[in-house]
Amino acid sequence: MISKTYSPQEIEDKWYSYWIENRYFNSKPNPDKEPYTIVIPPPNVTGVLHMGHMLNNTIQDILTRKARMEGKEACWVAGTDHASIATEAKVVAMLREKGINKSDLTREEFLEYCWEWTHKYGGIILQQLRKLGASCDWDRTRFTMEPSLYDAVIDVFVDLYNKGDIYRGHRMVNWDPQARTTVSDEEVLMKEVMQKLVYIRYAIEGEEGQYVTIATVRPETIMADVAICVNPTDERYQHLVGKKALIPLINRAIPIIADEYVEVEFGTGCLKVTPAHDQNDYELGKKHNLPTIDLLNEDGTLNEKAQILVGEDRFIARKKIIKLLEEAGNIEKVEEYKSNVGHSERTNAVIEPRLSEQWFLKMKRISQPAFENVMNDTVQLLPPKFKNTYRHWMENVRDWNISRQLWWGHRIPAFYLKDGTVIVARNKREALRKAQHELLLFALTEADLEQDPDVLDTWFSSWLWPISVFDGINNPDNEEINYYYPTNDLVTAPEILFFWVARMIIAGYEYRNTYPFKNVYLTGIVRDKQGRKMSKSLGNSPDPLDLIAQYGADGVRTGMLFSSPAGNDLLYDEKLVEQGRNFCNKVWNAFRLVKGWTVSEEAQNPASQLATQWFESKLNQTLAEVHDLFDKFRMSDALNAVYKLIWDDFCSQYLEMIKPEYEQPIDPATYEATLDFFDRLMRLTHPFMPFITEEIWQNIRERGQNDSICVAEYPQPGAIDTTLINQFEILSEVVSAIRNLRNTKGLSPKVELPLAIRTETPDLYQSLEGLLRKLANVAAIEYVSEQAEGMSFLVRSDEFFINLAGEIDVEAERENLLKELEYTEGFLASVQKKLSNERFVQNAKGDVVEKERQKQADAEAKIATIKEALVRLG
RNA sequence: GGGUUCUUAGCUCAGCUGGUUCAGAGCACCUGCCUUACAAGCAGGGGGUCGGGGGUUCGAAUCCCUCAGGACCCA
Repeated sequence: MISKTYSPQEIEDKWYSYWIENRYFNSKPNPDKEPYTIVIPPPNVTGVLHMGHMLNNTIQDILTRKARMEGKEACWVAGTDHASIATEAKVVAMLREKGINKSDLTREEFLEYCWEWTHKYGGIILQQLRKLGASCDWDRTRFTMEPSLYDAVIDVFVDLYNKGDIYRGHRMVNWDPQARTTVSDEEVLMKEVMQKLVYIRYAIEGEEGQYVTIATVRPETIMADVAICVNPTDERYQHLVGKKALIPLINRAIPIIADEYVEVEFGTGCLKVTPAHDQNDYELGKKHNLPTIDLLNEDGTLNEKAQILVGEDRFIARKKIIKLLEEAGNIEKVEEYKSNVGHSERTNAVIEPRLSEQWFLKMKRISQPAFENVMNDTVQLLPPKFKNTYRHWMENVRDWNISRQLWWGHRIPAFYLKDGTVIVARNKREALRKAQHELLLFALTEADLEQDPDVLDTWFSSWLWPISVFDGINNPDNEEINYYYPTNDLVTAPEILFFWVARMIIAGYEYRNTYPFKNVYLTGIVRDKQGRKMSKSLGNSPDPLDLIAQYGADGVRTGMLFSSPAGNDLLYDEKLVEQGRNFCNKVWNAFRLVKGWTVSEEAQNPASQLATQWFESKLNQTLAEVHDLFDKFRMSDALNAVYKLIWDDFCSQYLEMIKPEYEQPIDPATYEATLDFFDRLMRLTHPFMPFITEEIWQNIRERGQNDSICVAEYPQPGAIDTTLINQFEILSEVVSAIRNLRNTKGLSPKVELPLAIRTETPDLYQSLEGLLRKLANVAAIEYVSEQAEGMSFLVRSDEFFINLAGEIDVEAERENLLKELEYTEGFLASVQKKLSNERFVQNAKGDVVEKERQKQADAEAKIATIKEALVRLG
C-alpha cells in the first residue's frame, strides 16, 4: 500500500545518489550535440546556503534539466570564489579567539590558516546545493584560488598592464589608526555622535580686517587645507573668488575657489578643502589641481607637516587647537552638531580617511564592446528594464580600483626595486629577467625585488569565471573552451550587475572576442514579510536545509518559484513552500489512484474516449504555452501553467471523468492513455520538481536498467482541437451551475437530478451526455423546445431546467434572472455604443469589429432567452 | 543630490507591443462536505474607481504629463 502522503526524505536521497552514480550530470564536449552551458555564480567559499541561493540555483537547475531533456549537451559548472574580505575577516576572528594576532604571523603562516579554513568549510555550500537537487557537473567544480584559475588572474593582470590599461594611483581608504591597517567599507560601522561644529575665521590676504568663516568638525586639519571653496552662485562670496585666504595660526595662503559642489545652505557656505583627509575634498582637489597635504601619521598623531601640535593625537590636537584659535581670535562660534562617524568594527577606533596608493584598471576602452553589445541585445538582460541601469553605469564608468590591502587572494604581480621602480611580471624570476634585459641591471638578484603586498579584488578573479573554468585564459584554444564558450544563460542577482555581470562581459570581449553568455536572468531579492532583505545577521531567514527537511526539496523549489517573476523581489512566506508541498502531495495522490486500478478487457466507453481526446488537446495546449513561456524566461508562469494543468485539468477534470466506480476495473485503452498522460506530465514537470517526478516516472511503467527521467525526452506540443476544448468549457460551466444549485439547495451530490436542456445545438450536449451524468450526477437528460418545469439556469444562450417538485424558489430565480438580464443588457449597450460609433468602425481593425458584431448577436440571443424565462415565471 | 524602478482584491503578484463588461491568479476569508486518490483535500461563494489629477485616442490598468508615497543603485 502506498502512503497517503508523499514523504520526500528517503526518495530524495535515493534518486540523487542514483543520478550521480549514473553520471547523468556529467558533460564532455560532444560535437554531435548542441551545448547548453551555465556557469554558477560562485558563492563565497566560506558561505552557507541562504534563500537567495535557493531561488537562484532552482532557476539554474530548471534551465539545465530542461536543456538536458531536450537532448542538448547540458553542462552546469559549479564552484566557489575565495571572497578575500569575508574569508580574511573570518580567519582573523578565528585566530583572535585562539589568541593570535594577524600581525604576529608571517604572510605564509596566515595563508596556511586561510587554506585550512577553506578546506574545512569550503565545500559546505556545494553539499547543500545537492540537497536542493542541483544537477551540476560536480567533477568540474572550480575554485578561484586553485592553480589554473590563479594563474589566469595573474596572466590577465600582466597582459592588461602591458597593454597600458593598468596603472597606480591614489585613493582614499578607511584607515584604522589603532590597528594601523585599512578596513573595508563593510567593516566600518556608522555611529551617530555629537560633535562640535567650529566656525573659524580665515583672514583675506592683503585686505585688512576682511575674513571668511568656515565651519568644520575637524579643526585640527586646517593646517592641511589647500583651498577655500564657495558655490559659484553664492552672491555673498563672489567678490572673494580668486583671492587668497590665510590659514590661522600658521598663516599659509590658500586660494579661494568656486565649485557647485558646495552647498550654499550648509554651515557658512564656505568649505575648507582638505584633500588628504576627506574623500569629497580629495575629488575636489583633483578637479581643481590642488596639492595634497597629509598631516597624520599611521597612528593618528600629527606629523611635522602640521607645523604645530606635532606628535599630538588627533583628538587631543582637536581640543588644543580650539583653544589656540580662541586665543588668536579666530573662533566665531561653536555649535553642537550631530553626525554619523565611521568606527572600526574591529577596534572601535574612529576611522580616518587616508590616502593610499592603489592599482586601477582603465575602463574606457575595455568596456566599449560590453556596452554596445548589451545595448543592441546581443547579450539580453532579463527583465529588459535593467538595460537602462546598465547604460547609465557604462556611460559613467570609472576606473576600477583592483587592489585590496589583504593577504588572502591573488597577490599583485608587481615587483619593486629599491629605488621604487615597478616591474610587472608573472613571478619574481620573470621580473628579474625583465629587469636584467630591459633595464640592463645585470647585477640584480631576486633578493633585490620586493613583491607588492596587496592582493587583487575578488571580482578581478570572478570576472574571468566563464572563461577560466574552461582554462580559456591559459590555454585559449582548448577543446572545452571552444565547445562550451560562450555559455548560454547566467542567473544572478541585480545587485551585482556591475560588480560582476558587466565585468564578465568586458572580459569576454577582451579575451574571447565575444560575449560570455547570451542571456542574463536577474532574479529578485528574497525578502521577509516586512520587506526586509533576508540575512543571517538579521536572523529573519529560515535555514534552507530545515525547510527542505520539512517540506521536501521539490516543495521548496516550487514554493520559491511560485511568486518570483524575473527581476522582482519576492516576499518570502512559508505559505508558498507549503503550497509547493501540497502540490507534491496532490501529484502523489493522483499517482496512487491510477496505480490502484485494475484493468479489464472491456472496450472503451465513448465518454472516456472523449475525455482522453480532450485531455490530449488540453495537454498540447499547455505544452505549447510552457514552451513559449520558457523561451521568454518566464519560469514562474510556466510553473503556474503546469500546476493548473495537473491540478485543475488532469486531477479535477480528467481523472474524475474517467475514474471507474469504486473497486471496478478500467478499460485498457483509457488506462494506457492515462499512463501515457502521466508519463508526459511527469517529464513536463521534472525540471521544476526533479525528485517526485523521478519516483513516479520510475513506477508508472517498467523502466530499463539505468533509465532516468533526467534524460527522458522533454514533451513537445502536438495537435490542439480547439473546438473540443471549447465544448468542454461549456460542459464545465454546466457542471458548475448544477453543483452550485445543489449547494444552494442543500442537495447531496448523491441525489440524481433530472435535466432538461433547451438549445439550438442539441448534438453538442448529446456527445457530452455521458460526462455530464458522471460529473454532475444527472439521471435522465431530455431536450425541450419550450420552457420546462423546475429551476432553471443559463449557460451561454442555452437554458437548463432541473425539475424538483416543491424546490422552486420563484423569487430567488427571478432575482437571478433579472441580475443576469441587467448585466447582459449593459454589456449589449456597450457593444452597441462601439458599433454605432462611425470612427470605431472606420479605425478599428476588421477582426476587432467583427468580434464586436458577434458579441452583439450573442448578447441579443441571451437576452431573448432570459426574457422568455421571466415570462414563464410570471 | 543624480539615476533606475514600482504603486492593481485583506496579502503577494500576473495583466507582453492600447480592443470582449477586462478587471485576473495564488494565498487568506465565508458556506457546505471526513463523497474510499488526496482535509496537505473536495464542491461552491463574496471581494478592487487598477495611488491622486490631467492629457492623447473611436477606445486607457495599458501611452504621455504631473503630484503623492515606497524601493533600489551611485556619490
